[in-house]
Amino acid sequence: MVDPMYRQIAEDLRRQIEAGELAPGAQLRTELELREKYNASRNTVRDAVKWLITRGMVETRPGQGTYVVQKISPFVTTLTGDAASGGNDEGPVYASEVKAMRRKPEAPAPRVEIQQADSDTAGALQVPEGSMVVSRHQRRLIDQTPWSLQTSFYPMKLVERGATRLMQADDIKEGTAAYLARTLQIKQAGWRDTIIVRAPDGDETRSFKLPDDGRISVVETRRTAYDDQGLPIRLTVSVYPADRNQFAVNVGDLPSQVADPPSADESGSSTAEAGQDA
Amino acid sequence: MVDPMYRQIAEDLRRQIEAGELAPGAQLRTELELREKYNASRNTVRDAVKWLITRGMVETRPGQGTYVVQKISPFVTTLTGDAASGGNDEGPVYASEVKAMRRKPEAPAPRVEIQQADSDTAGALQVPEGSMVVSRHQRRLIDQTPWSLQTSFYPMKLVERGATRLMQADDIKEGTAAYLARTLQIKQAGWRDTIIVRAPDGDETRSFKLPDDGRISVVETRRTAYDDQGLPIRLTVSVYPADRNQFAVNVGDLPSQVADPPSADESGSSTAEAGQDA
DNA sequence: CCGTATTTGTTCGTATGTATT
DNA sequence: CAATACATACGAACAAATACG
Repeated sequence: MVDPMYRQIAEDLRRQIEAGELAPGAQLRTELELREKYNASRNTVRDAVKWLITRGMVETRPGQGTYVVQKISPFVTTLTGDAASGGNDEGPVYASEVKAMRRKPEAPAPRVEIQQADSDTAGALQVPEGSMVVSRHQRRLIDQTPWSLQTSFYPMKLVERGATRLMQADDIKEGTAAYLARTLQIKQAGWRDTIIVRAPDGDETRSFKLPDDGRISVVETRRTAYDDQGLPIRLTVSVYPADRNQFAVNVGDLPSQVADPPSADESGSSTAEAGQDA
Repeated sequence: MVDPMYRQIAEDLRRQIEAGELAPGAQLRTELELREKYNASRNTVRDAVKWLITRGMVETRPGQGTYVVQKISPFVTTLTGDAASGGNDEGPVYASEVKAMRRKPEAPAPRVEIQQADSDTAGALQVPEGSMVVSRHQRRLIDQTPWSLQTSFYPMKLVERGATRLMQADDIKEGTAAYLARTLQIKQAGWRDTIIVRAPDGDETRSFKLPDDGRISVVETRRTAYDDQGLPIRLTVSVYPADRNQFAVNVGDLPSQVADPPSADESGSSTAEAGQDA
């Protein structure tokens, strides 16, 4: 009938946190103190804390204590760019916009590989499954914090036709879309993004330093870009940890002063175009 | 040095699930059997199962057993519509597209309220904080399953200027954007969506019948729509459970045959325009 | 650098409650 | 009603991480 005790304890702590009696960053009472206060066993208190952890409200630090979590200032990625006008390639835009917000972007040199297309990649690029594709994998950091993992796949055919820089393991400063336009006269006409939310895999948990209990999910965007013939040029898969990212989509005519959306927390946020190529 | 035992057990079960040795829907061995197999205590086995639950890989049913989760066939919401051409209003499109996919959409009559704008709403609608706004709240179901919760806010000024139907608690079949265009000659020129992923609140957990341990997050989109003067017409806040929804964004010219994205599971998926007004 | 106290992490055992079949 | 299986709660012990003198 009544809630189990560990839930009652958890709800009481939750109330204190949401009422601000326990500020972000504040330390909760130790398990032994809570045990006395609620007249429960240590394991029951720990179940209550676990419940709060799952909801992302507190975190425990071995040897130190339990603390109310500090919200991370979110970063906003705009998924719609201007496909008609010149720069369809967001790489450079990304870097400058982030810098404008006084946040330091970093993008280590990409890891370039030649591999066989799996069925998803082959389907998106409209090439036979198992045919060769160039993959360019890149980590993006903001203020030394890993912000996204990105892998772009290009059909090998583009390299054969002369876009040899795709295979070099360094940044293409002008952006790959501009490079393809200059080299092969391939014009990127548009793209389609699909967005899903899922649990992080082991790699992502490590890269993003996520708590390894998987409670923070990741957002995966899959962008298939097409040329003016309607043929796919590239597939870019980006993975973002959900706790430090927001996304924006602009459609139609908007007033220019529409800048940042109200952010979920009190601290400031930043905007940038999506760095959707690697 | 080594992983704790509960993690080792969890990883072993995880491997079996990902290798397909334990198919979706299959029952795991009972806690007592696992206890014998891994030579651990029941509590340790339960810790391992808990770890898998947090990751959404298994679910427990009291009195029955532990089962590998069945993936839900995802529903795709397209966030970009055609802002220039006629139907900027997705309500009707939503219904017809869902039906075309042989999935039964339902949208009970909206709950209409007059309330004071909080700071977020006021900021988006560019009205003074505390001024009156009309809120239209709607639940959307697909195949009897709650799929999204939606609340649209309109400045009271629109009602004063003659859009009285906004305050009636019934569906506006033509869609509110078309209604506003017809009645007040207000043309919706575009919108901006911001997308965030967060933990569900109590209401959402109940409505979507989510497991109350909060491991499944929700996607919240906030759509601010503007008229051709650049003035905000409405703010629509939609909340989707992340386990049964995907999103799509189309930019520029795309080949028409670009239909469904490859879905995360083996079952079919469906597409529809966003039902972003209520 | 070392040792000690504090605090959380892991693992066991046991008993009882609740839901399902 | 009984058997089964998971849920909650207690107590205890030792390990590991951290802070501090």
